[in-house]
Amino acid sequence: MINVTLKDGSIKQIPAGTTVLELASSISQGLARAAVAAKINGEIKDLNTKLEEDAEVEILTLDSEEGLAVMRHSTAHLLAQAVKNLFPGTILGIGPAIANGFYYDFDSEHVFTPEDLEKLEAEMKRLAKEDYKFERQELTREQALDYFQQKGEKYKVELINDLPGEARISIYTQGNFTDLCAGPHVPSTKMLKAFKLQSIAGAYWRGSEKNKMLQRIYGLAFAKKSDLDDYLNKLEEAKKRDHRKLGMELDLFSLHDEGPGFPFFHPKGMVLRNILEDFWREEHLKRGYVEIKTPIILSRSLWEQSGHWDHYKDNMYFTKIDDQDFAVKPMNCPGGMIMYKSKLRSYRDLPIRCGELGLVHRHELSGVLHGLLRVRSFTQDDAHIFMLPSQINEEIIGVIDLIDYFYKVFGFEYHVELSTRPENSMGSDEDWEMATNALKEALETKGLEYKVNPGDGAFYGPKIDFHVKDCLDRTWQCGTIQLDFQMPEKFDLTYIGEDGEKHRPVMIHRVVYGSLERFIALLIEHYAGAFPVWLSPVQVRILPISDRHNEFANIVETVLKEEKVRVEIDQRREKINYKIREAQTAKIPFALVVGDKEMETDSVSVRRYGEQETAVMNLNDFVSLIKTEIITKKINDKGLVQ
RNA sequence: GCCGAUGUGGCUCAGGGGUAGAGCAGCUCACUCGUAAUGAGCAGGUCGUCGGUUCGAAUCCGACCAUCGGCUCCA
Repeated sequence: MINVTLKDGSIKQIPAGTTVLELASSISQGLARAAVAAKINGEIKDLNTKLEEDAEVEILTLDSEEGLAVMRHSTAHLLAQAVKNLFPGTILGIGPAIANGFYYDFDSEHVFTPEDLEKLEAEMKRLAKEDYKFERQELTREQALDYFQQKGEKYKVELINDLPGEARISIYTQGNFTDLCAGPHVPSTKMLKAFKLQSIAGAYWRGSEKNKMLQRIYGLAFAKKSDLDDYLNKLEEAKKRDHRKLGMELDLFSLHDEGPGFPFFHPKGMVLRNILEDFWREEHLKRGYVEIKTPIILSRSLWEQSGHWDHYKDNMYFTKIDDQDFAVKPMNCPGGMIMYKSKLRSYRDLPIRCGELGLVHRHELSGVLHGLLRVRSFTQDDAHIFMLPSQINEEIIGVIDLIDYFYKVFGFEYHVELSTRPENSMGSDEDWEMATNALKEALETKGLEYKVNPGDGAFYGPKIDFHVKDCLDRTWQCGTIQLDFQMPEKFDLTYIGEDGEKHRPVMIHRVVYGSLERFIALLIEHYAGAFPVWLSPVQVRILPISDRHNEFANIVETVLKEEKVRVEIDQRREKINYKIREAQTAKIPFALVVGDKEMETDSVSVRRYGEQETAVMNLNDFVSLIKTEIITKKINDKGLVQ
């Protein structure tokens, strides 16, 4: 007999050799039916795994993310089986579980079409009903190589060759289909019920553009049909808050063929932008920052000195002035270096926190452009902090706190990543290690959880990245803190120390919004276009009921304008219902209806965006209400759900 | 840049080898109206661009451009 510790802490005695499924049955039949896999001492295994010694066992069902992942992975195998049946000769890539579903990469002469997806889905449903068992088999390396070589599965052969020597090689078979796979899998295809093939995309084998591009089929898979439907609905809802759609509807910005990746900001978009800039200046001033502006075009020699010419050329735009080479800046730092060097600096001056709302241009590949989230010209809310080595920790923490403060004001949730030294970077390993450790230390001081992104740093230093989600849960890097020992060296930056000698300062590059464009896109999606009052391009729309109320409406407008409220009047000769509807679809936070009743009492009838009920209040009361919301930057949580 | 899809009036979309259609928006007129669409009329497109096939192309073919979904890359 062996002792099995269950999830709830209880210990069960069972005979050695009992399978996990039998264990589940002994607990309850319901659990046995719902079980998809099990976590044995932290490792996820098949249900028919035999328990030979004492262990901690957790039976996984589709109620857990881990159970879902197993099921999704099994669904990927089901797709591969369907593809093999319908398109014989297809060579298999890989097919993992991902958030909400799975994908599988295929190499096929046949180009998959959306119609094929329907056929494949039907075939998958047919196969699922066949109740094929997922059977695991372990092979030696030679057997595995033989098997897949014979079948012409060259990618699988490559994978096997790359497996470490001691790895156990396993294959899984369901019906007529066998795949190389570490597992685990659900017991049978009949557990695969709620899935849908979603899209076809190209994807490089092993994620390298040097390799062949395979055809990737994406699918969704959930525990039950209603979960799948819920998710599909969520996708539909998400489309409604897409910043590209809302940006046009709300007249914030536009994109045109004449300038791919170069957004046009409309008057209302500019209001939003300017508020973000005002807020930024205010908060930075409080924290001891100064602001500069450096040129957009600078000479080739500067970019050679900074290393951009060697490390960033592919992303830069060039021009000639009087036969000399110049480049349009892709980053603000070299300009900041020149500013620093424009006079002698003392240790007493440090840290210098030097901000710049700098417009940068980067040549991004055409296929990556995406609304305001990925553009070719954008404004970074940059700053370069020049400091003594002893100030590093404190300054990094200062920036972390600043970013956290900003994101909280907007109600953004974020996650943090630490990106380390990339290939093709400058500087010594010691410098990189020092810089990376400094960033880590600051993160740990703050107790922030972070994910490490190996090789994802800038060419001059490691960085802490702050990521925010868009409407489809794709994350976008916004804030970043980069520690740089290289630029000060390259530009021979110095300060005069206490000892009267020259010393090398250390530098931080950092942004809070990241880019105004990206941040605005994320704000639009976050609020679904219904901005909190302080950000709203139009805060109030006055709706006179008929012509005879226009005069009073004008008075209300004047009063609000005096208080710097952004207000407009809808004086068209339309019915009040119509005007209200339009104010709502324009997502204006306050619609003020004024008619006879209001005129007599110097009041306004206040209707908030997204609410049905109205409140008649004295004009002065409304002024103080809206002003409070503006000053406190109140977030209207109604805007977050639609 | 790579793979696939898409491109018809300001927007959403129908149509499809014989020189273009709807709804919304816009404009005009009437209605002066109490919390999500008043009615009538008018106007608006060389069907992404350039080539080719054809008696004839918006429709078929090709190239290019842009957009969308991915991949790679990034704020």
